[in-house]
Amino acid sequence: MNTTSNSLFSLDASYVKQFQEQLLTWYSENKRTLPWRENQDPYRVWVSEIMLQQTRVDTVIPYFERFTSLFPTLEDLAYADEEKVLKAWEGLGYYSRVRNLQTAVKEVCESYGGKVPDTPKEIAGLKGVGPYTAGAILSIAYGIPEPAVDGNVMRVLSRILLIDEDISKPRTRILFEKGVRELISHEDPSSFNQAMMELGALICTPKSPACLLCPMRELCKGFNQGMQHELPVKLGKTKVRKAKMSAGILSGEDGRFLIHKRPSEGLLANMWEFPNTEYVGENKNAETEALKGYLDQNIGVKVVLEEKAGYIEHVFSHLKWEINIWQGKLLEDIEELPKDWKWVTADELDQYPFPVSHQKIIRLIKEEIIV
DNA sequence: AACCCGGGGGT
DNA sequence: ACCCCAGGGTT
Repeated sequence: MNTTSNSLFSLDASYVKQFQEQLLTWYSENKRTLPWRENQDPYRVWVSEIMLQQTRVDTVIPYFERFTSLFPTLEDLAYADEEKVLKAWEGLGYYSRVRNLQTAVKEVCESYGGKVPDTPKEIAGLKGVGPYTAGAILSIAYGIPEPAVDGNVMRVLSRILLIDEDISKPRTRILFEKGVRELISHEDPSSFNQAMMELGALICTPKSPACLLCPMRELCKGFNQGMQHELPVKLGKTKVRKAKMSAGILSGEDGRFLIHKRPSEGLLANMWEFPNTEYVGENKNAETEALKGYLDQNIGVKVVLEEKAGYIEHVFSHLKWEINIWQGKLLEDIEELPKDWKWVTADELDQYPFPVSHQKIIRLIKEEIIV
């Protein structure tokens, strides 16, 4: 603990200069060609940063191409139909990201004349823009020397500076931001921040870092003390709750299927799904009775579940769905479906945003049932 | 501070 | 099976 030094990590000027030179030289020679690096359009930088939250570069690339082609400018996104926007995000996960993004670009249109703000306070005030994303946009799009500390940066810096604070604690990010403020290049903040992340992605990887290829090796306290494999320190648990679910592929007289739009808050908000409910209990009937009860309660109709159509498992970061899928029919006609319920044909299913778990059910319909 | 929020790929 | 990913919002 450096309580006497006014420099938190005892980083003298020559260390900082070497750090920047080694890092920026390596980056200029090794950076990947990525679609969001084609220019510095703040809107495109913003979209990329939101997509990249908790999501790998290789996954994001095709989504970014398609999304920016559908919504080329900030105004295009601001005035787009939310369902179209969700559809463009389908499969990426964390769907609140794009709902918040659309809220935020509307705010930029209304309050900032359509120009993405360039001050920390204004930009951090936008929905879905936290400390990382604020720093990323300010540095990458506007060249402002703000830290952008993500998981890569914490891993890289924890090794180079030999910091063994628990990176799962929120306050630890603040510590790393102070480190970046001491190290960041004021000549090229954009490249500096991107280089830290690029190094984390390509060299200083979580499991087996390629220290022998690393441009920072001689400056790396972790490597020099043989501690690179012990860092970063990350504590905390992840326990996954299991939920037993029953879902219905329910068809009407005309061969359409019944689907439901999820509530505007919570898990998979505003996404569509096949009617389903969680049940408890082991006996065989619990599975079907729960689904029948759910449908009776929500649309006031009795159904018959004729045949088990399959079983699907879907794992979230915090939850595992074990879904029994039943094929069935309504026992009576229904005058008018409640809001958020619809009859759609098999072809029309493609127009609605479904989470991957329910895309698996669509696959069952198209491959097996063939109505 | 603790919990919620998806999905995929690497090991 | 477990980890982690260019994190943020809510309570």
